[in-house]
Amino acid sequence: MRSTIHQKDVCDVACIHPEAVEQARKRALDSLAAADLSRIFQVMSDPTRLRIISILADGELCVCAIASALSMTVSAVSHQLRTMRIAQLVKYRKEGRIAFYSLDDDHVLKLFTQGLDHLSHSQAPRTTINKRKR
Amino acid sequence: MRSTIHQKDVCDVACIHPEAVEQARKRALDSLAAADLSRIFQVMSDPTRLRIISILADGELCVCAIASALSMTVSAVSHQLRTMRIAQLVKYRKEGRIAFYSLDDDHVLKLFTQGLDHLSHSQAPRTTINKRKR
DNA sequence: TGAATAGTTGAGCGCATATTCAAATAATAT
DNA sequence: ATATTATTTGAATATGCGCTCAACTATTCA
Repeated sequence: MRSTIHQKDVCDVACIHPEAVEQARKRALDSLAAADLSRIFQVMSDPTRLRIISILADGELCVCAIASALSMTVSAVSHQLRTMRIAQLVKYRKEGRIAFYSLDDDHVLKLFTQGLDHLSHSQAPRTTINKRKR
Repeated sequence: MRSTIHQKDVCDVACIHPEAVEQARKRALDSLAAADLSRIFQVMSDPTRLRIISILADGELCVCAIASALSMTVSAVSHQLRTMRIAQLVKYRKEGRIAFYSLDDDHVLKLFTQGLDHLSHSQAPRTTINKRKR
């Protein structure tokens, strides 16, 4: 119906500040990179996963130990470890029927600590985006 | 029914490695801190918000210009800016009916660039957690 | 005053996903 | 072989949330 991508709401004629729009378009992260980057933060955006990271920071642990330390079901933890495994946040080695998980990457720890740093400095409101609580 | 917090699935007697569990419990991020920290990463976990950050990195822009540069509706962008405002990622000043938004915090940019850094080094699979696409 | 413009906001849709529950798998012990 | 133990997995449930649409506010212009 329309030759361009835009809905009626979008001022694609670059409303008030055409030059600024042009500049902004150039330096904007493209959708692909933005999606990739968002995925990194996404994995870090869950309290359980963050707690798992904090626990694994000092070395490997079996699933049961993680679950126990967090007072969560083994199943819930295993699900999370799976996501973290796919995201290459953790790796594991098997010893008999026991799986020992550890952090795969130190980049993750850097992001983690930088996040904590941010937390201690700025005090953002706690009401922003409410995480799921059961 | 039970005196402790656990479901049947949780081995609260600290199954195989009791000492490790004890240690882990001590160094684990508490739920509150984890929730706070997760909120920070949460705000950074959306492609649109990341693109807005990348656009505002060089200076303030009005809502319409942001929307135009991203080829998105003003409404969608405004909703996101609201979230970012509440999370203290951006601030704005009004000039007549025009609202100029800018980054509120350089911590954010640090996290942003660190994330990009992570992206360039490790190559995580793109199939992990799929963000909403319309 | 009335029309146009910049932006905000609330409801609603649809999808993503954290946890639970139950069942399955695999290794070990009896 | 059977039972137990450590972990995984799939379905179901519930909640979170990004975007759209429509309505609204506020400012400027005629």
